[in-house]
Amino acid sequence: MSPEKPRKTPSQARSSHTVEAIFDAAIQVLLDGGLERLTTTRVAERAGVSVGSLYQYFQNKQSLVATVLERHLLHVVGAVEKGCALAKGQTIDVMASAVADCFVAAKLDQPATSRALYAVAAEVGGAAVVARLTMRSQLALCDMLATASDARFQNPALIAFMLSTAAVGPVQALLMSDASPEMVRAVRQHLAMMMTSYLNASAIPAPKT
Amino acid sequence: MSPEKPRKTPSQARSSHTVEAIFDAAIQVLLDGGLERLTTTRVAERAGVSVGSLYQYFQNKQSLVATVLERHLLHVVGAVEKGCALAKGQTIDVMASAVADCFVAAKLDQPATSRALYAVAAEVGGAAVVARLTMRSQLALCDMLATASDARFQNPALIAFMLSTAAVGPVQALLMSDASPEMVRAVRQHLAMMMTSYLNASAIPAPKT
DNA sequence: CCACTATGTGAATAATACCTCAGCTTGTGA
DNA sequence: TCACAAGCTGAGGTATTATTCACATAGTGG
Repeated sequence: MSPEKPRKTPSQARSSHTVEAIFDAAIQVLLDGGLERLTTTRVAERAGVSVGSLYQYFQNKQSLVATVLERHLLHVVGAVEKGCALAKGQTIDVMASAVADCFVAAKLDQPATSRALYAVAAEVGGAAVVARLTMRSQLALCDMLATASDARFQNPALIAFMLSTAAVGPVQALLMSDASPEMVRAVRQHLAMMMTSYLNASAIPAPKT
Repeated sequence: MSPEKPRKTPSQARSSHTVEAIFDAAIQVLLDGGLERLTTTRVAERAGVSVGSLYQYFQNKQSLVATVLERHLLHVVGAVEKGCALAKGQTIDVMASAVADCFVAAKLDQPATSRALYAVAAEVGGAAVVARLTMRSQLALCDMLATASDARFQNPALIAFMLSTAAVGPVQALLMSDASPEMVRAVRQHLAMMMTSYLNASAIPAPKT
């Protein structure tokens, strides 16, 4: 389910601050209790506003949660799209590294948010949001792959699917295990290696050398 | 949190049937409402037993859910361990295919269960179970890698981490999108390809040719 | 057939949730 | 300054929930 239109769009500075506080509070509440312990009252309390205020900007609890999730995923997808755009026309080795780097960077950029929203993405309402934005990532990847200077692909859509889905597992595991910076670096490097070798293995030899 | 010891261990055939029915019902309830709509009453109703019976075998709702999750993950980990054992001493190409195949097979073997438990794995209680069993998979992978006939690895633990975590994304995406059999075959093949090329890329040249 | 245990039942309880609404406070434009 | 709009409040209505317990039924060993 897509996040329904907000009940009311803030027009004064005060209310913008309120919704921002609600977003932050939702993340915090998710972090220490998971989705099961997230209640509208708790979020409002943590945000320092009343429940009524919360319901002025979100139709219901699900809408709030879906909106928070969408916000974060837009951040990640944006990073991927940007990275893809920059790597257009480059070699597949460059592309692989670019994708791995910008994905890891975008996720680890807001580690708390990423961790908190993991459970939300799995819920009924969240799955649709994830599906929609994942598709956008794959389109960007597909576009990029088509411009590779040293290879063509028989089934770019499938390759884009593999790249985007294979990246989430390692990164999620990193987030959950509270990994050391060295571990993060190592995984980032190996993810790039994995994508590079995969692209090379699945490329049709070469149109131009 | 690990699934606490059952409040009472069934000793008669009748009660074994009851707990089995409860497990199945929990999956069904999860499938059409997600974790948020899973209530003990609903599970009991669907299982055709009373709530009291449910609480005779599970300390509480969390314990029930964690147990269901653990059951499924044990199935998957078992398949991975079996596949790893069989591929010991083989080439890394064989190993990569074996891992990809047995993982995909184990997950798609019980697609409904896999889909249903996705949300559970993300919850606070589930994460610990996932972490524990994921570790077991990685140990099995590590063991197997050490016996490769045509390669050595500098950091087998990291490689095992990458293999096991990178596999979950594509498979999860398949499950969620209700994919066609052709898509399943294609992903299975590409996952094998990805792992093969990754292993080759990260292997130390070769001890014996 | 009998005592005893295992198993099953479901109404009752106490806690907690989502969400609304009537009224209050703050900002704004003339 | 004043009237109106925007924003905020939080107690409470209505609905669910997890869990218990006093009692009923089914199996079992003797």
